Amino acid sequence: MAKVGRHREGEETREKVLAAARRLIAENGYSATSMSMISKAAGVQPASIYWAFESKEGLFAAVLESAAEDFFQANRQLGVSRPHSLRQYLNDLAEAIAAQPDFLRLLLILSTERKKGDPRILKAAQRIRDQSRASIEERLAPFVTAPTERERKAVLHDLSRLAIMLFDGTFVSMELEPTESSIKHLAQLVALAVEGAIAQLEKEKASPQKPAKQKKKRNERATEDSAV
Amino acid sequence: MAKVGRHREGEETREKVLAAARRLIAENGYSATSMSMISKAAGVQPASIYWAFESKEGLFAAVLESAAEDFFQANRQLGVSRPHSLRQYLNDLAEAIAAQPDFLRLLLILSTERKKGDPRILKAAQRIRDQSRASIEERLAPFVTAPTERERKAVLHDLSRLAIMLFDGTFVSMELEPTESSIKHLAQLVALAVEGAIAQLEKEKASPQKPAKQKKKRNERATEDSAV
Amino acid sequence: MAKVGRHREGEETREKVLAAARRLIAENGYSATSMSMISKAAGVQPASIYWAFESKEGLFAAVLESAAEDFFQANRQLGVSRPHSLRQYLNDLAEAIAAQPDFLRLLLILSTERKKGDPRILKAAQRIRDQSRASIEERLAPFVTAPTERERKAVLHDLSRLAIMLFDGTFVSMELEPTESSIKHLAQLVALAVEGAIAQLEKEKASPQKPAKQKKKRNERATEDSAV
Amino acid sequence: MAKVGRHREGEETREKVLAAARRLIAENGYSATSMSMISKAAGVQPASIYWAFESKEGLFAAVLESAAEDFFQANRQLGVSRPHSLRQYLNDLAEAIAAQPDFLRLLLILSTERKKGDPRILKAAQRIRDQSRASIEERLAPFVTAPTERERKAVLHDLSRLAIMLFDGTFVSMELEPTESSIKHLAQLVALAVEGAIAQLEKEKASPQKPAKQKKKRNERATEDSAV
DNA sequence: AATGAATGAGCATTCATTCAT
DNA sequence: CATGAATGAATGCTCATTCAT
Repeated sequence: MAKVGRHREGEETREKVLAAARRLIAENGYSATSMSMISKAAGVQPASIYWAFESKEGLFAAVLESAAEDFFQANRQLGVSRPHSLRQYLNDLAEAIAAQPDFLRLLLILSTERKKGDPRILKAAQRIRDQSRASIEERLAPFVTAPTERERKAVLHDLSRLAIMLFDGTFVSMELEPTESSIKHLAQLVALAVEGAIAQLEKEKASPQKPAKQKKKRNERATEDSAV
Repeated sequence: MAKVGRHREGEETREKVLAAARRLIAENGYSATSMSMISKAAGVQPASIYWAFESKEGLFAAVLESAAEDFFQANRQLGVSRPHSLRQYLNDLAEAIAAQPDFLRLLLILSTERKKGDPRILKAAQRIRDQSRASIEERLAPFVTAPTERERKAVLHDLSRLAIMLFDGTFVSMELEPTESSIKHLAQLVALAVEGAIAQLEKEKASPQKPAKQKKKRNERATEDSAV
Repeated sequence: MAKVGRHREGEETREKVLAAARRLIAENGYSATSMSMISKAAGVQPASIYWAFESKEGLFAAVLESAAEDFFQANRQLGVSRPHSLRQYLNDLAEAIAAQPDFLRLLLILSTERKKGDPRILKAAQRIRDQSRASIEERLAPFVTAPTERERKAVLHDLSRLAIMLFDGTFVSMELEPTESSIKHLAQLVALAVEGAIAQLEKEKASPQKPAKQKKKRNERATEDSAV
Repeated sequence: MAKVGRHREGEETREKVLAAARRLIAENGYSATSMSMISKAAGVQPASIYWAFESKEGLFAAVLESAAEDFFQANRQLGVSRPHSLRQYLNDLAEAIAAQPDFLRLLLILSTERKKGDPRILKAAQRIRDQSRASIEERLAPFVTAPTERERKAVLHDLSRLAIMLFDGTFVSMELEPTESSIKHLAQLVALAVEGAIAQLEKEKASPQKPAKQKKKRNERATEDSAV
């Protein structure tokens, strides 16, 4: 079913453009990357880009999608072959991010530059982030225990959120201080924090303080149950 | 010594432009904010902006500086009046960030859009970040103990870095999922992680595992001493 | 093989722009001629000019080239049909310059305004000037005799240079004192000078004075051999 | 009567600005030299320049005048101390031009860029040129003989014009091919041509050909009498 | 006389996009 | 599907000049 002729050409164009656009946008941001830059870098004429992607925004959406796909691809392979510890998993994840930073960078770009853009893109980005969290949650599950299922879920939710925050923070650190930060070191810090948080939760559950506060605001979810 | 006449006018212009530029750039990013947008929003003519700031990049630098100043102002007042716990401090800091998000947002914009820009701005941004870390380190100091001064410093260095990463991550979370995240909740997670990390470090120091690894790579700083 | 449709349009645009630019630049100089003036005069939008010529400097280069082409075209037809005297030739050349003054004017503009511009343009201008001199040399050849070929070449080189200088001077005169100067008259002066110079050279060769000086500086070319 | 205080300052400003403007305009042309460039180079603020010179055009006029003054100063000293031959005089003049090229350059700039400018400037420039020619005529006088005074005048007029043309041409040559041209060599060519022209005129007067043509157009001055 | 600040028009150039072939 | 050309609005910035102090 391999495409031939014109169809095949169209596919090639798409891929060349996607690759060039991803690289350029990840490097310079969305607004600072012009269609003509992409056109030149990809060796494809502007009009053809429009034929393939409709608009600059459409191209950006496609770039985001393709970067997410690659990221998940890399993510899915983590620990598939060998079973491993929590620390090992977090370490691998950090390295996966460092090896494939475009996706996170593009998300950051989306949030800083395209807040008001096509809501479909923003929706898609959120969906992707949710997916990430779900996958992390799944991996974290074996390491968490709680009396009730509801509590366990709340704890897991918080922990996955914490992990995401840590990875985001790691990434920002590396962006802003690229010389000073080694992924390995930062990954160790992440592991330390997550393990510490788990231990802390266990401890607090053993001897719950301030039970009064637990009843307060019901709409501030999760951590009310777990963190304090 | 209050300025009058033309001098006074100049100061006013600077302030109007700085305010408008900060708001617009924080909202739309650097490239997507045109000088004419700023000019209109500030009610100041383009040429006057150039008189006051030399270039768009110069204006951005000034905006960054002014946002940093405001941020540090807010930061300095934290816990001045009342002594407080680590948890309290981290909580306050989180709220300070949430109340004055422009500074972090601008740093993020700097890293995504202006990587190749005027190196002086990048240097300035780093200086500001270093300053932030130093201030956090200072606050964290009372809660950390270690046998030698050298170790103590390494631990503090790592912890401050961890805290920064967590705040960066918090901020990114709020940017990307503004509806789902409450600062209070995220601040609790941060506190949990930092406290957990401290506890973890104490525990590991009490019964050090894997002493073999400790001797390994000497050039991967700090955490070799403390985190593992 | 005539172009049609869009291709044909492109060619038309180029020509309209070239004509307008040549006229305006020759009249007002390079810097004083704005792209928008050219755009309006040519009835072509600014962006289209950039499509066709890349930059203002590129447009200037094209203008220069086209003016040179026209000049050489006119030059080539001189004396093709009828054989003629030296005086006749110089006269015709002067009239060709007067009839097609843009080329010299543009060269002058190049030298006064664009000294630091794109070196390729300067190179091209020199090439054109060399070509002019070569062509004049060729025409002058029949009127010059000398004992050795080397001497003959030196004399011809000097004479062509002299002629060029005279024509440049003629042109400047006409630019600065347009009312006072008739081409015919100035052309007569040019012919007088060139013929006089030739006669002078013959005479000096017949009875060379100051032979001592002839041996002196070897690196001051040509005239050492011929003029003195 | 030396000026003091504010007056003295004003004079200094004028001079600094004149020097900077002359250098910059001679180098880049009129339009390409902005008031702010001049202001920076002179270390004088724009507003002060306007106080001293009224407008950019006014400044240009002043620059032209001052350059002319310097040129005539240099010119006046030629051959004052020692009497000398025609060849010597022409040589000295060429060197004076080469040593003080700003004036000619500015005239050229005037003619290419400011054709439509303030007519007073153009008038002034012509006056200066006439003055130059008169001075050259004066120097050439001893070398020219003619039966009637009227003829002598006509011949002198033509010769001075020829000399000016040659010097203009020399100058253009040096501007366009600065590497290839030595002043000395070009000056030799000029002398050769002028001497040749004189000789030619003598010869023709001795045996006048084509007396028919002499009666023709009365309004094409001078050379009708002398050159043919 | 000089200064800091402003002004408004204009600059060369690029933008995202569209069109006819 | 791709191409060369066009489009019109916008870009960052500079211009000559003026103003109040």
